[in-house]
Amino acid sequence: MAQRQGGTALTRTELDSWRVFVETTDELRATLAGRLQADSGISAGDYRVLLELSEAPDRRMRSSHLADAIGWERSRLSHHLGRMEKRGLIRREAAAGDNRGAQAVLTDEGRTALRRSSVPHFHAIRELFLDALTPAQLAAARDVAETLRGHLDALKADGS
Amino acid sequence: MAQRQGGTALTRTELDSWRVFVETTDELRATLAGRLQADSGISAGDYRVLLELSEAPDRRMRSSHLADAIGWERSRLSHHLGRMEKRGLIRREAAAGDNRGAQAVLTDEGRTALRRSSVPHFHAIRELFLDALTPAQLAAARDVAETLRGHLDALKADGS
DNA sequence: CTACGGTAGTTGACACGTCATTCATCACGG
DNA sequence: CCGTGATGAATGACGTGTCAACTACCGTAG
Repeated sequence: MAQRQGGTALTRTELDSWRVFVETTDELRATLAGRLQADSGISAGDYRVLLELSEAPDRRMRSSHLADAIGWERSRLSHHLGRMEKRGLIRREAAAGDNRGAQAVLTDEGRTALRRSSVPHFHAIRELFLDALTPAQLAAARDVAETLRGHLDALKADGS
Repeated sequence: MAQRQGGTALTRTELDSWRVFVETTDELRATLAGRLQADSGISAGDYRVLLELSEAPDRRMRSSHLADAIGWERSRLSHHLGRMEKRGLIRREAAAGDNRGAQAVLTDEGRTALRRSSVPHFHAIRELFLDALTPAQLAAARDVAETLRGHLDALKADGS
């Protein structure tokens, strides 16, 4: 258990802001994932992988490259690809030139699943997220997210 | 697979805003959970349950009431309480007056774990979230979250 | 060629979440 | 009192995520 030193205590407002932010974004994520699953029978992770592969040249990608692209650990991706392969959404092929490598290849079935899921998924994004916010709020949400991403990336770069 | 009807297609800006928002908030959530686990050996779920119980009268709560309070399905809570009980963080007792009921009771060990985790957890919230944002951004984030929560709650109320 | 550190990927163990099912108990009409 | 439907909670199956270990291969120094 690593130890970290604390600074100033959190104010009530800070704590409340944090709580509503994290709980609501989490609920939004879970709701969207549930919709995707119910509408199209694929998980949020499946969707992420299918989308990335569908945009890759020749609809295939080196496993570690794919992991980087979607920000997953290799192990997580490996487990997920295993499950997706079992369902026929992707298949694995050896990488040319490097016998360690594996490629994930989008199958026709995978393409179909992605295409089938897109419209309901976009609709859910609109209904659950976009429709809720004014244009100003949407811009603010984006600004907050981009700021947070920069902050997290900077911390991660420092920490390693 | 339920069918939903789509409306207007998403613009590039809408899609980008959505993506950075959901991916960043998800990463924030995962990072915070990892910190909590590394710093204090408890998960985000553990923390949520411990916190709620610690604030309850007599540090005990009816299982279904606890589930409502933290917005979890009863099944999820049941599984989680099982794991927490195995580790001695809580124990279960029969509810007085309703023999179907179960109460979750915070153990001394659970109180200790919660107290031990609070300072590093608050510190992580400050470091990963509060420090990243200007006061205006923090207010905007809260406003967005509260708006989204209201929207999600309204949809959920409609849908049932 | 061999040794060796680094890289790519997989695997196993375990915690977590969801869904469907099951079980005991409660409330209430008869 | 009995039957019946609703409620509180637990459970099993399965997909998901993380961590640590492991295998296989690469490149290079000697």
